[in-house]
Amino acid sequence: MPRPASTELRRAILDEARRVLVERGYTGLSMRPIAREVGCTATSIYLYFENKDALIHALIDEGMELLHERLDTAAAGDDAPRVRMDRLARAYLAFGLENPEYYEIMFMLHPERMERYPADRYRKARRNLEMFHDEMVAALGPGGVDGRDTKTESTLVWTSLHGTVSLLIAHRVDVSIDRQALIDAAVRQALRWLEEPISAAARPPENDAARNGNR
Amino acid sequence: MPRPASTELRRAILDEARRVLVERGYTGLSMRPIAREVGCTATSIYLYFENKDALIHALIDEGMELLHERLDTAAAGDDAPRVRMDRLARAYLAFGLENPEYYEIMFMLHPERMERYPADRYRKARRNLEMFHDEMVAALGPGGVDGRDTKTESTLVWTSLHGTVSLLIAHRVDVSIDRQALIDAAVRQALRWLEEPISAAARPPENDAARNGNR
DNA sequence: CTGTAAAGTTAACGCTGTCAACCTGAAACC
DNA sequence: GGTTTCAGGTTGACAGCGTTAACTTTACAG
Repeated sequence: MPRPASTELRRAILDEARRVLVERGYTGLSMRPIAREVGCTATSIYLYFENKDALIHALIDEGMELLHERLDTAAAGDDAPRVRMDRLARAYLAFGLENPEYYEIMFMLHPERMERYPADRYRKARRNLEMFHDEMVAALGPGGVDGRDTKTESTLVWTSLHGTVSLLIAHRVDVSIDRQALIDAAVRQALRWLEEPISAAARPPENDAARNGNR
Repeated sequence: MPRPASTELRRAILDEARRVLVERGYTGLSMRPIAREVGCTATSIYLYFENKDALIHALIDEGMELLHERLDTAAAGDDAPRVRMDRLARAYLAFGLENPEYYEIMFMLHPERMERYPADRYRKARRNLEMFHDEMVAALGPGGVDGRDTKTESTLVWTSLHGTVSLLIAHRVDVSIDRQALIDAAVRQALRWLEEPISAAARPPENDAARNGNR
């Protein structure tokens, strides 16, 4: 029985893991069935991945790479910055909705599980967020960023898009809501920051109870 | 050895489950330790809850109830609708950030797990979202809702707030971002819909590639 | 032909959610 | 008073989980 080169098996494990992830979701991802399908024992997986988390981290990396490519091509071209920002937002939403299983492990996994996600890997993740920031700065143009906290604002663009994606994925959005209308609205909301800066908006909290939503 | 009345044990299981959830998170929630602490066997839990999911669903109900109380008191009072909307948004954010474990099982749990969440229980969850809608309609005033899709807009307010909460909880937001600044910005974004309706904003997609973020 | 290091396996540990079968104590009925 | 009934609770087991230590097989270098 010929053995596949080590990298081949690693590759096969990763592919099968992704397939299972798509089919059975995160909780259905188990070492033994993966091994069975790939043609090795469960313990062999530990030769290539430190543990189940590491295997998932590898998939997260793949997902981040995929997302990056997608955002990259979406932001390409010399259209007006506003158009590019529109495309960027739509690309992000589309990625999440088309790859829910990737999106889930990338951004929706339980906090305590993700704390183990190695720090150096965050770079890949951060790169994707920086695209929103860069695009925003470009759209605002020179001088347009004066007195604005573009980092916070671009982060908010991201968190808002994430909220829409994640709740749609989790089927938590009422079915009576038109999906495309929500997506369009989310994109439009993302573009609003280009018009009105953060500091100009109303801010009426009059006491501490209001600020913290009391209890 | 005196036995507790059936409801007492049920209550004790629920309390201990909540305690474990806070302390060890979702993945650390296990039947046997709960039973040990409560003073019964693991299988006894199945007398009161169909399975682990049902136990969690009961906790979700508790969380929804808590959130509702909080939103209710936040929206109370005869302040200007805009102020109340501000408080509502802040109350939602505060609830999530102060009760990450509840928030996690309420809104961040894996989709495939949550599909089993009984349909009739969604009412409690939906009630909380309706508060945003009602408050928005009240803030817009009579005639202000003309030509607006307030359901979609209020849903977007919610998804945006959720995005901010969930990513903060999951520690996915860059540490260099000021937490309070992000929260303030999120609230302000939620209030913007009261000023500019959904249809008035820019909408520049010129082809299908832009609309779908191409691939 | 031998030595060695890498690649992979076997067997096991302690854990998990869950189920069928059994027990136990108290109330209900004749 | 004795018997039946039944909810409430336990025992023991099953199949599966992630993971580890110890062992075996394979491939290649000298």
